Amino acid sequence: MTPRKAPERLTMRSVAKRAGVSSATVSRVINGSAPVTEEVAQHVRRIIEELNFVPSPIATTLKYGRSKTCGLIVPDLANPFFPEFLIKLEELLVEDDRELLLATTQSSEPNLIHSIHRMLTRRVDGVVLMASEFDTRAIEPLFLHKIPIVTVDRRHVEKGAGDVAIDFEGGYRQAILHLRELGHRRIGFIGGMEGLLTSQFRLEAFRQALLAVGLTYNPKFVRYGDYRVGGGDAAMSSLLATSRPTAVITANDLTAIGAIRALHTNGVSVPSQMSVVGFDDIMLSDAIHPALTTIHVSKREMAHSCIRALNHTKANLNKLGLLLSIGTSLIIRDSTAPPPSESSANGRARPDSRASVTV
Amino acid sequence: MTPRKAPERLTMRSVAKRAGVSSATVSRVINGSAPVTEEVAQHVRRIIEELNFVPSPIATTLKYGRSKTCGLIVPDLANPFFPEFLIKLEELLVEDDRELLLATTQSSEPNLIHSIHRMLTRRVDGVVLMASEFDTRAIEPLFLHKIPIVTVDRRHVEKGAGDVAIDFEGGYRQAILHLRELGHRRIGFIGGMEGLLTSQFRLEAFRQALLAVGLTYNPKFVRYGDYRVGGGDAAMSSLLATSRPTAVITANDLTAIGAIRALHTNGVSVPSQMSVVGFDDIMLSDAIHPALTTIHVSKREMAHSCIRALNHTKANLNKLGLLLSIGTSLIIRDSTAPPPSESSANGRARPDSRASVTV
DNA sequence: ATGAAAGCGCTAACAA
DNA sequence: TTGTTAGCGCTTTCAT
Repeated sequence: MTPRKAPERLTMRSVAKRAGVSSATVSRVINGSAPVTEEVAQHVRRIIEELNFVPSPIATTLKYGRSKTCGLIVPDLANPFFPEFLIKLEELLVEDDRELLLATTQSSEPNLIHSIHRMLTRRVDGVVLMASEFDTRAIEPLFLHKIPIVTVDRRHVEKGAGDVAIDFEGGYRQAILHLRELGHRRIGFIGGMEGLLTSQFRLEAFRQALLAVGLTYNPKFVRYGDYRVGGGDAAMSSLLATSRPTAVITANDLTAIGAIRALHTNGVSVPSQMSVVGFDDIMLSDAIHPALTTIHVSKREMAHSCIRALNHTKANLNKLGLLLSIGTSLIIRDSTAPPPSESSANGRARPDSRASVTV
Repeated sequence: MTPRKAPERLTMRSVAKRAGVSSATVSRVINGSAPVTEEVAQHVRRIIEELNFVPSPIATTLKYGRSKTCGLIVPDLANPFFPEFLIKLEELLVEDDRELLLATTQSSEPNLIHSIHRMLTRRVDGVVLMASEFDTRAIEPLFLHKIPIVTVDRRHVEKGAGDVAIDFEGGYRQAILHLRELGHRRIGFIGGMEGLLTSQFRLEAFRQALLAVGLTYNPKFVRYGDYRVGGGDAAMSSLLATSRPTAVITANDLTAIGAIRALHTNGVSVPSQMSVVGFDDIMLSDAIHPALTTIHVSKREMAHSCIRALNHTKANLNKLGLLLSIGTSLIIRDSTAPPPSESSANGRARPDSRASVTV
């Protein structure tokens, strides 16, 4: 290495010198934090322009100890739901002149721990935690360092941590109502990863919704998936091999897409022989064939609620976090239809219902 | 606001004090930047543990002027290709103890300008620029501030900026070869957004590939899309309404998915009546029905090349950037098959049979 | 092997 | 209205 002098850096002081004022004045011009004679301000602005000066928030961050950055920890960016949410969160953040620090865990605990550490290191002033499942000890450091947290679908708040919970039951109820209307009685469910708490929530919500609507819950029609295409495919294959419902509701759209793939593979046509309902309403669900009937979750609203919960926590670090609920709405497309007429039985199916698809 | 004293901050100095050493020693223990008596080191480590101290790279960033952060500017996170690429880039970056700063432009110039500004502001030490199209003036500030740049598919390098270019022509040639082998002669193309340079590249690559394989290029079989589902759908509808090829190659998978949707809508079955080939090989292309034959692009390799080009530029700021090419490979799935036998069809099919859509 | 101290760029007291 | 200055947390000479 040639021991050259470090390159001249462009700072407020250089601007100040050039403009014949003090750096404080430059700062005031830039931030409007105190009155400056318009003439001087003009001049300073011209110099800034001329020099292409861009102030560094890093020094400010150092001064104030927090970074105007919000962390987001997601399990899996390959599920379009997360990018779609990320877009919205980023939009809101950038609007507010803050940044997003993204970390992906691939649902692995060591990755989560590492992600948390990155958040600490970068001094984020809040973390949105979507890692589906984790040992509470993993996020302990966040509490220790008093970083506001908002989890998603943990359904549990504490001091320093809020939660944003999607209304699964409401969503599933709408779906079930829709299916019942179409004539379905045997409604199956393909859930998330077995063993995950969040999968339990969804399954339980499904069960409650079923009961609420007056249908019976039959565990034979239930399978676990993995929130991805493969899991939906496998689960549906398993379902086809044994007890066959006439409609299946899934834990998310990817699962539904996988289920539909399995149906295609097995020559079962959708929706005429089997109806499928997704969850999330990712953009692609309108692009595939048949277009997916699914339960819509507003990513924008979620992002908004996350930020709200975070702000609340920041302002009330010693109070319980906010528990916010996100509503859902059923989007009826082409993957649901009346069940195949039980020709051999006392069929309840009505031929009229093709048209009833519209909201 | 109660005018309380700012909360005590946990710094190297606090650790040092607690350990009865100087902050320099703590720094040396943490970074191994200079020898420290093992005994002292042990002790300091214990204190760090005890206090849950996490060093702040912010101060270091301030000291050295660069942030160990790499910017990524993408046009549209809703296209799964970008998240899939992002995952890989982030992986590589984090491995190297660097961070990713993400910005989305939604293909709008003002957003690009703002994104660039964010990059400057955050003192990133490199930018991966995937914004499909832009006025060169928009990225001028990056050059002024000597930030290494790597563009994707700009096919142009300069001092301070490398480029990573996907081998469209190679990819299209493989696809065309495959289709020709199946018996196709009339091969259409649905490109990107009209007017974009990158769309021109793709179209030209397609034309060259066609010629190289000995087929004739017929502009009647060519349409523009928008790199999204909607554009593919519209373009295919337009194609169906006029001159109909027996196979269509697209600018990306989303376009292909849209095209297939249009085919479904119009009762043209895929692949028996029309073959469709995508580009990118996003994960979902294997999940839809029919599974998409597509041209695979390795996102990992792209990410790798981007970082390589960036490093090269950083080390040779006054030389021309690297121009790296990314290979492609054809993934044959179920959306391509021999063309319908010419005997019965000398022109267009009848858009009657609604039922023919299913498997 | 260790400590003292300067300085990275910025902002907010405080002084003038 | 403007300037001076201290200090945010860290690393790195330079002393010791």
